[in-house]
Amino acid sequence: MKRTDSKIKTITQTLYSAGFKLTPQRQVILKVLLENEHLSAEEIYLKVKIENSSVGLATVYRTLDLLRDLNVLNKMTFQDGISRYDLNNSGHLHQPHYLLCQKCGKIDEVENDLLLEIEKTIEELYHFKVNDHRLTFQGVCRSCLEQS
Amino acid sequence: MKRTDSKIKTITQTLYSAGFKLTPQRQVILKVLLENEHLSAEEIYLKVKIENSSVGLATVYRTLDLLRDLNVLNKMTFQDGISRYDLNNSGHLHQPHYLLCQKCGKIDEVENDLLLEIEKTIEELYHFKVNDHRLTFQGVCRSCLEQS
DNA sequence: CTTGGTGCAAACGTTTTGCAGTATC
DNA sequence: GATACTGCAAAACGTTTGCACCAAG
Repeated sequence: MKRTDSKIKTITQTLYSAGFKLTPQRQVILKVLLENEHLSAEEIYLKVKIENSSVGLATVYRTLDLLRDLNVLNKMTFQDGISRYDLNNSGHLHQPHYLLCQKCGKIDEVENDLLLEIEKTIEELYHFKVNDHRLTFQGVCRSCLEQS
Repeated sequence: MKRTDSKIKTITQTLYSAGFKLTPQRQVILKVLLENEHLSAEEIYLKVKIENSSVGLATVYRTLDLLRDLNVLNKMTFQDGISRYDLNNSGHLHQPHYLLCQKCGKIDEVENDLLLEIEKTIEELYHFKVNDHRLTFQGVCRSCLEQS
């Protein structure tokens, strides 16, 4: 069994156990999400249309919302105001960090858990209970550096 | 001379040296920005209207854009997709980090430069030239913790 | 009188919602 | 046949833009 299949199965179970169905539309959307990272809703919609041209944009949004409610999906909004989506826990042990290239716009992910230390400091110093964090670096990526 | 006055003066000089004017509208917007942190455009607009009811929302946006071009203002977009604005370098030695309370929505700032270490790691490991970073913690703030 | 600046309203791009119709158990 | 679920179109939201008018050197 392929890794993708087992993920689909897990998500299907999550859906059904919450009283929802795995419709053909949701299947295609999940497929696109499994094959890609940090796509925007529009980008997901376009890729979905290639496989099933009758799917509406509203369905994409509703499915993304649903998956987010089920904690299957992560929604992120970067500085451009456009939200991007990723399936949760795609093999990450820790919350990934992001590298946004200011030249080409590419978004890379990085794993690094040095933040745990900082989190502890924050909790002690400010009495703020940390549930989650997000760290983004802006700069210039490797390939853009090499081109200049 | 009040601190606020000297800041206004600096910004005015920046404006004029770039060929722009300090109009009454821009003055009021700057006043609001000086007295508040991380407001949205709409919030700035409402506060501006209290002092000068004829200012338009478009002017607020245009002024914010202008100030950003002049590197006087910082624009940030959090997960809700709404941009928030802050005057730069309001006494911060280092880039501040944010504490977003998931209960009351309050945004607090925190200073901490432990990230420099992580930045160095990123640059070495991924050959990514870091220009800037943003770190946000989501959780529950002190007053919300005490209320429960 | 030329230039930058303004208010207003219309347009924009992303996201949400209302609704009538469809699919599934 | 009740209950999700869907596509479509319209609306909503924050933001930007076009335009005619205004203000200041």
